Amino acid sequence: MALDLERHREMLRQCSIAAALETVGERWSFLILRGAFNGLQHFEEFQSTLGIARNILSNRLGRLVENGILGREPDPTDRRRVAYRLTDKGLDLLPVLLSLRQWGEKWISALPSNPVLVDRATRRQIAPMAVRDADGRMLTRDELEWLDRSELEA
Amino acid sequence: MALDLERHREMLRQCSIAAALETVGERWSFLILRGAFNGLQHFEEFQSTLGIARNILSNRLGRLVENGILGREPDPTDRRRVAYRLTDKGLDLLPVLLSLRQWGEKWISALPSNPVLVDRATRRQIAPMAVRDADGRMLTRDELEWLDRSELEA
DNA sequence: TGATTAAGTTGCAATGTGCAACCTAGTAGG
DNA sequence: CCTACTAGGTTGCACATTGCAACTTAATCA
Repeated sequence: MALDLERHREMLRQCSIAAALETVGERWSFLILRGAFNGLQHFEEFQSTLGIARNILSNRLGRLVENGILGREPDPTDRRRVAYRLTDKGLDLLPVLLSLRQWGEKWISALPSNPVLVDRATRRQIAPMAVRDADGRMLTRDELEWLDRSELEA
Repeated sequence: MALDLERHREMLRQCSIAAALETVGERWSFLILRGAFNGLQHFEEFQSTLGIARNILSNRLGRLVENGILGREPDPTDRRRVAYRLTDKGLDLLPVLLSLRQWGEKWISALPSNPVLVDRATRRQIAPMAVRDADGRMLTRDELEWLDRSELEA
């Protein structure tokens, strides 16, 4: 039992993917974030647009706040209301969200989703998320290789 | 009940994030994929390196195969063995995996993870996953805007 | 032929999820 | 100022998912 927990924690320390999933990998968490990115802020908004059960929503919002991904700010003009807003840490999940969305669009739904993210200046859609080299050139899969960190160039 | 299911399906059709999560959002699925990207192929390899319960692993591998993310190929030289290998659809999840990993590295574990993905030619690490415009220029958050698809430029 | 290995399956206990009803503080209307 | 309503929860209970350990089955090895 203690062993099992220990093992789990050990993994979390080693693998940032496991660590990330620990905080945003639960069912509904990502969809809540998608909602937040699209402007949802209030409990009832999330509840009605996602159709999620109230107790689960309450639990997930609490965890996202605990983990510093959402901020929880009571509205000073109506003290019943609470605004949940993405923190910098939360906003930084945008590449994950976009990658996942583009993958889903390409391989599953085939229907382009809405709304769409554009460059404010040019009004043109952003590029697909892709692996690039340090100079920003797109890399194909056969140009990539896994390397042990110790063998990295200086 | 039928209503609820219908509503769910409706959402899946509309939102590619929900659709994507339906196939890769279950507990362990992403960690299995991480393993696959790092070269794991066999049941016992996944089981021992991830420490996942055998029945769950069996279930997840099955679902990933069903969804066309992993292929299941019996080894012709040892008919006990089965190789699970990423399909093109699976390999295309690399941006999602890398984004998530980089986010975890930046905001949670703070420890750089291993191994590292490099450009095979230059041996240099790939760039952080970022939102870019159509020409590959990185965009900051305040340069971005959500737009209804109907208002897109031609 | 007997031991070992790869890839599962099964039974059961613990945990997580979903629904509906309820609760509480604050606001709005008369 | 008293009643109704609203925002954001909590609670109780049924059902589904997860996790562990033991077992199975087919193939290979000694």
